Amino acid sequence: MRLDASTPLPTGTLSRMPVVNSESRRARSGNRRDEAARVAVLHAADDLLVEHGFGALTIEAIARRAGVAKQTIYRWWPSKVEILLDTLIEDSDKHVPVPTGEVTADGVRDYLRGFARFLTGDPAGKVLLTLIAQAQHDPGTAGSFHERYLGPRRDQERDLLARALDAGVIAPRLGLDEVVDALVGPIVYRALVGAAVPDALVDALVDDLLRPRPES
Amino acid sequence: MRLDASTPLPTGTLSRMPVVNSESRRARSGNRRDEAARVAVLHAADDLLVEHGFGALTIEAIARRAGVAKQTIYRWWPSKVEILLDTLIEDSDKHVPVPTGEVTADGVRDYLRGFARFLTGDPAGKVLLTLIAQAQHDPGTAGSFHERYLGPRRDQERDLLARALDAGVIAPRLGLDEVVDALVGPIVYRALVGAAVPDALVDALVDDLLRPRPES
Amino acid sequence: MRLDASTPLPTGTLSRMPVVNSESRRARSGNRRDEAARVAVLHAADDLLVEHGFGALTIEAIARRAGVAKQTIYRWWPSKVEILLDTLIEDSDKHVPVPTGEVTADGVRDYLRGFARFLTGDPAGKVLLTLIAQAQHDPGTAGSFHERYLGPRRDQERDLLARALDAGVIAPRLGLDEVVDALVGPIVYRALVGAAVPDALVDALVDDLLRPRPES
Amino acid sequence: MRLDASTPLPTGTLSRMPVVNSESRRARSGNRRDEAARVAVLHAADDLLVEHGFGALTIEAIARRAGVAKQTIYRWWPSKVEILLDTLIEDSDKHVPVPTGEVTADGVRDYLRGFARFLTGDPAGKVLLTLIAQAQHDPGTAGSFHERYLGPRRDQERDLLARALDAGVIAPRLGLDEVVDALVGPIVYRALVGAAVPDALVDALVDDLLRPRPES
DNA sequence: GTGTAATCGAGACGGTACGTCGAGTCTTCAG
DNA sequence: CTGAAGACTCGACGTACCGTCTCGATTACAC
Repeated sequence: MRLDASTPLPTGTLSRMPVVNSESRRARSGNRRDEAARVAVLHAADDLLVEHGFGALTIEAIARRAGVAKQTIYRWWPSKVEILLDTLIEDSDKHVPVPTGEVTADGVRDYLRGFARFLTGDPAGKVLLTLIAQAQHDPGTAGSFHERYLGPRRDQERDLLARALDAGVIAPRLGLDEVVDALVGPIVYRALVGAAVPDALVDALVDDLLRPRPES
Repeated sequence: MRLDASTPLPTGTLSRMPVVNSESRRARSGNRRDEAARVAVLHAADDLLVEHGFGALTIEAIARRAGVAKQTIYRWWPSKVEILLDTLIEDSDKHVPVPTGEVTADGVRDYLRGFARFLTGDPAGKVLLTLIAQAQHDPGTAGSFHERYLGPRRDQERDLLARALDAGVIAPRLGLDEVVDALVGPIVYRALVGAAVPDALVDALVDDLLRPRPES
Repeated sequence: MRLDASTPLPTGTLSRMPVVNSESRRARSGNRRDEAARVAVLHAADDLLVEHGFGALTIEAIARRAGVAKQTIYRWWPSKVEILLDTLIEDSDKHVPVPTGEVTADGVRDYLRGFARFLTGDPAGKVLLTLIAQAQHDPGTAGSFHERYLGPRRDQERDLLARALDAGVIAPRLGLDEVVDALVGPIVYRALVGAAVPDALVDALVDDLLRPRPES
Repeated sequence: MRLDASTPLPTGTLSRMPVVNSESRRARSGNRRDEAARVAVLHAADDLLVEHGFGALTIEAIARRAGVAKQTIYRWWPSKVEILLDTLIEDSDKHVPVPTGEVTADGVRDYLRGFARFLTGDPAGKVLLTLIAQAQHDPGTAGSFHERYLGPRRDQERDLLARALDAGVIAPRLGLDEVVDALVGPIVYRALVGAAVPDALVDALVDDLLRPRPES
């Protein structure tokens, strides 16, 4: 859930930085975007959400905690939701990457176990739940959440299952999209209602939905 | 989603009204709770949510729309979430009651189809999604939402499946709780991300998770 | 420059108070205007202007100092200028009332002396200078300043001179309006440029402009 | 009120320009002060003041309108008031110079008539009124306004009257300073309160205050 | 009957956060 | 060394709701 100042700028397109004087970090502000401010905002938002909940996640509180002016936030992010999206994208890619390349039955199962742990144990998982929630309240949030996170990730997950199917390591009786929902849905749902998602549950789902039947 | 003034008062304990003056609505205020005000508040909350989203659902807007003083709302409901809970409980019991008594395989399937339609098509379903969302933001909401809605309903659903199992009309390979999540989870999840939940999807889930295997 | 809580409400028309429980002052707020808040705002504005100048006279600072919410100020005053106008009107009527009734040559002279002292010595005089200044910057200010203060006062001054003329105690060679400007103008002008306005100067003006010529 | 690029630089000390490239205005910027930028700023300030009032006279608006960077303004002027002072000094010397040399009674009267017209009719007169106003709000403004404009001009006016007195063309009964205030004060005062200053009023003041009495 | 008590609409109050604007400082880059 | 560009911190703007309060009117029940 931590972001360091050396990660590239995820917001907007002007992502390249003039390498940022390796030492120093004393050349603050000027004509280019201040990377330190950007990271401070992401951290502050994260921390506030985890420590005090979404209700305490106001632009003013973020600015206060990040030691940054409100205007700096408004300049780069259209809403606090986009701040959370920025952190979520970095964190989920880092903590639960969708496996690429060769895939086994265990690979699928382990990914889902990891995803369940991310959702219920990792502070960054709380960001995902929060965004799902906020998407219910605000169509704008729903839009960019789908476009920037949910769509791409679902594509990767679908692709993972497609490769597993091709490799013959799974044998679902439902279509690919249905299988994605049948696996991810229960995990997310339990996380949303505050229930645990033990490995055994994930394993049972995987077993029931993906395992080739021994018959014939 | 409509509540009429003849429904009993779900909040507080003094629920019965003295028959409400047949001819009028001109004898305002007095010593007893004003049923018309109660209903007006529930309607106003509903309407605002459906028409303008959760962001527009403020106590002041509800009071304005209901033609009621803010204090009247604060007197009877601890938060706007409780208002939504009141409407949700009435509506979901009315629109998608969990079947009781004798249960068949089709009965289970039809209930889930109805629940999916409620979530994605009925305005009252939006209230449920909204409450799931708000429960992520606020522990208080989470508490009463579980206590007053989610817990009881899950118990009923679990009971439904237990009776179906006893009757031998379903043959799940997962435990009862897992089956509830495996069925309800995908439906809720798709509704949350704005996707449709066609009957075919519900049927496929039911078929894959509950149907006795023909093997041997 | 001090206003006590027993003065009537000058803003708006709803001026009558239910006598305000003589003792107590513990019945704060309700559904009538809070007199204590009104007075606190006037005092705070006054004090800030005198102590730190017009630049420090922000709505937020007034609210802070008065221990009042910003909204309370915006509810009752359209701008901070109107707050100053309220204090000015009360103070100038109290500190330099235009004499009424019988008038003598000395009466005119003393009024002008008092007015000069008010402008240059009294903190409330600074309010007047500030309003003249702000009227240059903002047409709205100019409007209400003329309507609520300058017009009425000029009428009174003109009337004073008219009565003096009728009584034969002055003999100006200019018209009444010209005389008002010729007397008041220099006083205000010197106050504006930060110069003193000694009695001798006032006397000289009065003598030169109003005294009957000894010549036959 | 217009300043052309050939006028000398009044601000700072490096006033001479390297003749300003005869053929162009295409060799922008370099290591000498850019005269075009200076003039553009003065014009922009003037125009904004006249067109939209003092409230619209912000550094950012001036920079925007002048097509100049904020820093360029901050580099050369300590405040926006000094920009106005620069334009005022040039304009008032050009539009209402205090007469020098031989002086007649008519010369004094005509000067005051011109001054009155400048204050009430000329856009540049608005700059003077604005500065008088702003001097009430800010001691810094008051300081440089007196030093750079008010003091010198009053000296010239006093000197004018002194020469007229020596020449025997006026016969005031008040001291020189009092006469200056008695003449200028009413004019400025009426301009400040938005009243007209007709020639007849000026003439009456001159007549009453300066004309030798026919007595005996 | 006549208090007494609880209701209701209305709306003022002290607060907090909103999203915007301008101030004045600083840094980069091009001439 | 200049000027244009523009990011930065800071603080005020005027608005919207929050949750609490006090009012005056209304109505039912207990005495």
